Amino acid sequence: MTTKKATIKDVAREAKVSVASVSRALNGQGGVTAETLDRIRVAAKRLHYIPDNAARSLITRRTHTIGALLPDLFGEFFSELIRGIDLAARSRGLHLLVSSSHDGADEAATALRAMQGRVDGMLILSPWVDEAFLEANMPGELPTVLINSPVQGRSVLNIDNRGGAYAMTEHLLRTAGHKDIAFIAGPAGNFDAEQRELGFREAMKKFAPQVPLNIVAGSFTEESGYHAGRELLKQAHRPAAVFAANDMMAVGCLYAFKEAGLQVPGDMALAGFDDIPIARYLSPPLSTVSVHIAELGRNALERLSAQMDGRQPSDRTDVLGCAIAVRETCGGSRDASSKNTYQPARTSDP
Amino acid sequence: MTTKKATIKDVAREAKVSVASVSRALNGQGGVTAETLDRIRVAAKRLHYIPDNAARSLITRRTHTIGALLPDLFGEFFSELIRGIDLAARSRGLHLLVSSSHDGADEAATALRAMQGRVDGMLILSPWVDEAFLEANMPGELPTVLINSPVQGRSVLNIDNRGGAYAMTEHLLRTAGHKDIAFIAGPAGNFDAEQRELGFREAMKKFAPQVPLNIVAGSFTEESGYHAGRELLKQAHRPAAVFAANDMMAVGCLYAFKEAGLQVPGDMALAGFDDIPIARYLSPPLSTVSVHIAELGRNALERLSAQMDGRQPSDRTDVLGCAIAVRETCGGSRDASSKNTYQPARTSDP
DNA sequence: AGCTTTCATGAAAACGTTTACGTTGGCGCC
DNA sequence: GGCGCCAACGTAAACGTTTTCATGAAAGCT
Repeated sequence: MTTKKATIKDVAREAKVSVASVSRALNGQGGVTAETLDRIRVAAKRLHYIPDNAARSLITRRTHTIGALLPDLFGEFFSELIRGIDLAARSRGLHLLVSSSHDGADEAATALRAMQGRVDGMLILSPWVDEAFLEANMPGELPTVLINSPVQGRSVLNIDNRGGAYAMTEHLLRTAGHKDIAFIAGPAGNFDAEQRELGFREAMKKFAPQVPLNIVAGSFTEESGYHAGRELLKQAHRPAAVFAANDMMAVGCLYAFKEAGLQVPGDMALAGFDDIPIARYLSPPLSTVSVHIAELGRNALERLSAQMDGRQPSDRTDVLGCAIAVRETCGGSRDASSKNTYQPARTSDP
Repeated sequence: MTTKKATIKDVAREAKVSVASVSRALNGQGGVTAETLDRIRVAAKRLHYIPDNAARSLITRRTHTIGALLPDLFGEFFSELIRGIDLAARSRGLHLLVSSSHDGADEAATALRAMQGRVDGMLILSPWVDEAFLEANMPGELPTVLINSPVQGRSVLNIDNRGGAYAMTEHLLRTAGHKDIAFIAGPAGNFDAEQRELGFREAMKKFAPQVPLNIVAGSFTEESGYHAGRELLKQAHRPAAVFAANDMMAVGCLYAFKEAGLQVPGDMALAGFDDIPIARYLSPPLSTVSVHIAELGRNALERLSAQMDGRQPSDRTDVLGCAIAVRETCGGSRDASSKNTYQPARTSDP
């Protein structure tokens, strides 16, 4: 076995050609006889030659790697997103450098900085990233795609939170036939939360303008959902349905209702947002708004790739649609329009 | 803004020193006056200097990056694992290059190959990786840690599948007081599945030697669990409890029991393995064996790091303990032992 | 004062590639 | 036979660092 790693020089010597020819041959740029190409290939194989990426990147100014900056995400969302990104990246011969689980702007900034020079492009999904942050922590103009961000004038890919919330609210009102609907909001300042609330408000204004808005605070946690649920139960005039800004709050809310002896959806309907895998296993199964996360990841990477090749401007905003998954908690008739296309969870143990 | 990236030469010129001094100063190796160090720092900041990693790696032979090779994992497992790895990596100043979602030995091999030269070490969790695979696809002796692998003679970190299954079986028999327990096995050839079955068999032999073994086939999917459940219901002598080799099968099994109008755990007790997040939200909440996945990731990275620094041999096998999470489906008395505490790893040197 | 030792600094050689630019030599064409 | 052309190949200069070694100056010791 070779103790030292073989370099291009070794291959050249072995094949009795110059290093330039080896480079040309192995990169398939032509300019070499079929015969010498063969000799070089054989030599390379014999020496177990693997080109040094550092040296190559140094001269080429390309790393063939893209970076992903992600916050501390909930399980399924994270893995699906990475899955989508990774698959798309691999099909383009790109590598994926991930830095996740950031909890705060400082951590995100350090992570972003540390990636400089290691990647050809960045995928950023982070609640702490805004224009100022980008300006401060991204000197060169590295191609970048922001996921789910309110930032303007950059390449951004968003989930249609507003549209999804609107659709679910409409469904609760018109299809399921509930008169008044309460909304459990997400944390203030959170982009998703705001967009979802906006969608709810718009749908209410449109389809139930006479009903006073009933919005209680929440923070996207199961516990806050539980408390919101109890609060709603104390109201003089109980709503007929509750729409939580995310599934975890819906879960907490469901507990509160069960605890109070209410039937769901008989006494009170319920809906969430996200379609986390737990949703379909609750009893009764939770109606929710479903986002195609892997698709989001794939899409984001493709945008980035296009931008890197100059095939796309770096200031476009796109929105990725989501579908409502009608299960049991929202009550009403489970008609054929139920777009519940969720597939059974893939299983895999290590 | 500088349109071109600033190099170390620019900084040297700006600070009126040599490149060598800049390198020394910025890497904190001493050998520079406090005064010149300051001048260099100022110059570097003004020029927005960021050292080129490619150049640095080229001369240093270090990338400060570790690679993670993962199969197409189930949501929570994947994200928790990455989380543990990433956190530990970051605290050590290491980057994380991930390649996931492989579906087959070929894909894994290509991915592994592509990482050569980009990383200082590898973390591998893959059902297709065995000694031969490693031999064929990992030329140089890159520090490597295998997660949950039957491979011997390398650095391996395993989950204590056998011990966990043993403990759960013992709990079902002795604490919950069930007489005969059926087991739903995982797919043949799967390392985890085999170890779990082994644990079950050992515990049965030890604590219920007179009871004939009742093992039905499954494939780790929810559907296979459902079918196994129905099969068990058809048996002339129904078992008092069912232990599924993973949670997804337990979920399917639970459906089958509910469908047949059985009370769980009243008419039939049930337990799973993995403690996926869904488990606690089922009704009734599923008793299961809990693995500390993030811990596994952290541990694996620390091992790798130790190996890279030569602080640890590259042929040790460790086992990471798991705890049983007693919830409601397993019946019996919910005693004080239902806490979910982490048990320190047992180590064993082959 | 004369000696050695320490210490900050600079010059230059690596590291392993790619690639612009020469240098061959064979070939066709007048 | 001289001319130019083209394809195959080699030479050498990049790329941006780190690191070894040499240099000189200051400081410590007798």
